[in-house]
Amino acid sequence: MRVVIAKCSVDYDGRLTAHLPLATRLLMVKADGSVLVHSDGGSYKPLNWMSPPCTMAEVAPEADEADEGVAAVWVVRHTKSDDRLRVRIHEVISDTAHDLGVDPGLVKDGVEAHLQALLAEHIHTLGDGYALIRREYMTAIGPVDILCRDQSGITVAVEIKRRGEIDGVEQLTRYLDLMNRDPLLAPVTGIFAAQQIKPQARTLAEDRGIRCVVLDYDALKGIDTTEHRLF
Amino acid sequence: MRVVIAKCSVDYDGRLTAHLPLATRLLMVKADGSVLVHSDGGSYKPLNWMSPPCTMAEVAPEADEADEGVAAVWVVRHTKSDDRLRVRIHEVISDTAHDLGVDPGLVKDGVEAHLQALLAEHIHTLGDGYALIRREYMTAIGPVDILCRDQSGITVAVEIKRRGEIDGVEQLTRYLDLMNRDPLLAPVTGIFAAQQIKPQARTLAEDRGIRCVVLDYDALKGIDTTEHRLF
DNA sequence: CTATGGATCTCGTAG
DNA sequence: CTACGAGGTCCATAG
Repeated sequence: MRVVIAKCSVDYDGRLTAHLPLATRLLMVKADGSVLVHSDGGSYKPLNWMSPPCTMAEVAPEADEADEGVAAVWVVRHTKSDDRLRVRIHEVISDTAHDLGVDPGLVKDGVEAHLQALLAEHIHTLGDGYALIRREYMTAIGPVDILCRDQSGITVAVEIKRRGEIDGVEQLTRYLDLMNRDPLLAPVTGIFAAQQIKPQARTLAEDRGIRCVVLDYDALKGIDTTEHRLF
Repeated sequence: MRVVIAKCSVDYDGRLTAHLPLATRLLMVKADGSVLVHSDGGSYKPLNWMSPPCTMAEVAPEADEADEGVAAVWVVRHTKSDDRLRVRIHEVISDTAHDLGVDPGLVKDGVEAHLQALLAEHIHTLGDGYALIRREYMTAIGPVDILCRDQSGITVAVEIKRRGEIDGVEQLTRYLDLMNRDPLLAPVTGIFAAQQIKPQARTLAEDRGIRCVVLDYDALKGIDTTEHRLF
């Protein structure tokens, strides 16, 4: 990976046309030829970039560019589309390169989908006698995470979040309103299940008759591990 | 901006839990405290990151971390949520900082919205006698870019793209199907307008009776400039 | 291979 | 401020 700190202007032409006026920025050239132009703020999104597969060539500036003080020009072209990036470098402040090797990559864990799968598999976590009807139960306004029955046979809609906040309660409320208008389903009660439940969300949920359940992710995973060990 | 090349492992805990095994990576610390962890490939998205507003603190490793060869630990915490990032640095290969100043920011040009405004202003580009009804004409399935009438008074729905591809034709087709079911609007014809129209898109459009118009962005802008000069 | 939906989405704009 | 839609979306998975 090559990292250059330089005073530069950048022009992109592809899906849209965009221009970055002259300023000092960080330019990152990755092993696959992709280029990122970062400023000293904002989010993780670069000001401008070229995604792989693409090729990067350092060329001499045109006459008019040289007149304006351009020392070097990077021409980056996408291999498939005709997107192109032109980086006009006026002054190089730093230019270094390092061999990083191939990255082993990110390991994700504990996403909502995983929580949902674990809870569906161990639905008794919600209480004795609970029985799964199905995951991702479709309604007109979207899928309910889990639909199940409690010990008395009442239908229960479960909304799962890693972090239980107000918008999750609102979402579940909309599902419950809709489902309770369906005579084939009604009455339907709700459970708001999350690893953490914010006090405001808990208050709102309980005020609406929605039960709150705090999920212990490690415990759910532990049950899983134990069961797998039995085989 | 601080740029560090280091052998490190990273753990994120927030909306999800994620882990990056030990490897050499680029760490970028921006002026607002935000941190980006980049590998030497992939897209512009970092492997892991913390968005502003957040704070970054360099602390001594725990005893068990020190035993595993951790030289320093970065603790990055989001100011509003309790998202946190822990970067365990085993070996620093490079550590530099540069003052980039405030970036003047990206200037976008030629986006679909601008094309739409220009074409609406110069609707006669589509042919003599064309008259604008309105931009962003709302339908149940979304807004039609431009609705106008041709010289014979027939309603025309115009879909605008910078690059005309098949999905744009499909989009316009859906609008036309819907609008032609409305007796107050029908009959409605379609125009697919773009700076470039891919052969497949043109074939599909014309097969469906949709007229294709290639827009000359610079010419439309030129008309604009000329008119402004008149005042 | 393409199609589809989620995202630690980000980013703008309208209300 | 929040809500909503678009993105040079990116990204994984399913088919």
